[in-house]
Amino acid sequence: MTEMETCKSESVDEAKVAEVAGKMLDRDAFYRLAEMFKALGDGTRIRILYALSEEELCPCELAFLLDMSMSAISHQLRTLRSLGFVRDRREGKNVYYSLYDEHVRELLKTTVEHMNE
Amino acid sequence: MTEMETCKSESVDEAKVAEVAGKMLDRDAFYRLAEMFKALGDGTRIRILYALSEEELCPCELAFLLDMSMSAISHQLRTLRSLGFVRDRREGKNVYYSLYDEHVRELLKTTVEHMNE
DNA sequence: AAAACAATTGAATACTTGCTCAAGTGTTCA
DNA sequence: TGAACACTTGAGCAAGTATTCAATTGTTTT
Repeated sequence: MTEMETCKSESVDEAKVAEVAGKMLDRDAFYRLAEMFKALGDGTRIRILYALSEEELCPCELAFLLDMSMSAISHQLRTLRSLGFVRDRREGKNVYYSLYDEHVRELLKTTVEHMNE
Repeated sequence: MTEMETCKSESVDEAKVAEVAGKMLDRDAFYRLAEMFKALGDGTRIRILYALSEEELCPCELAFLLDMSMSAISHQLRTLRSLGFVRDRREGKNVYYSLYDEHVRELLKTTVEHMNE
């Protein structure tokens, strides 16, 4: 794709675009931001997070609650942990998961409110 | 998948899980919530929204700004419009896009803040 | 009317991803 | 030690998706 052909047309207000360009975040910041939203953009993961915002739970309890296989739950918990959304703590045979901090709880709460306006 | 086999184990605290179950939203609410986040969980879409939160822009300007083909931009704008994130307005040959309301702007702002803590 | 520009659309493709299945690890308890 | 339970992991598959390409629509201008 050459820039002149597809990305630059006559009616581009260059000054305006330049000003917006100056306010954009760097690519890496957008990447991380998208990763964060991507984690919340799945029905299973968001139900897991919502459940964990109420109570600390282990994979087998989440599997029971959401009527899914423990393997599926475990895969998603791995994703959520690697993104820093949840933490885990072993207690005997069980591993208990909880939200890593209050940010996720707030984000969920805020968005639910926006949804119901 | 039978419930007894995979979803219910000995160490499930049924009372605790029942209480959490009572606080869960209905499936449809979670579905819509995930859809909303999914829209933000893509690098291109989030950069479009971020740019539009600064200034009203047409597809060719967005293509120039993000160094992408106008077709790709247009496809994503279609997605964003169908989800109610942006509105469009035709002015001669150009179609100008802007954020539909302040909610997206707030959501973006809030999340960027959370990210930089 | 025709040419030029802006934008949209549909089909095809390459890529991503959520789940299942089967095999594995870690812990407890008889 | 070995059986049982809780959990994790890797491979593989089916479904979804972001982009490209080619064709088309809508608008302006000559």
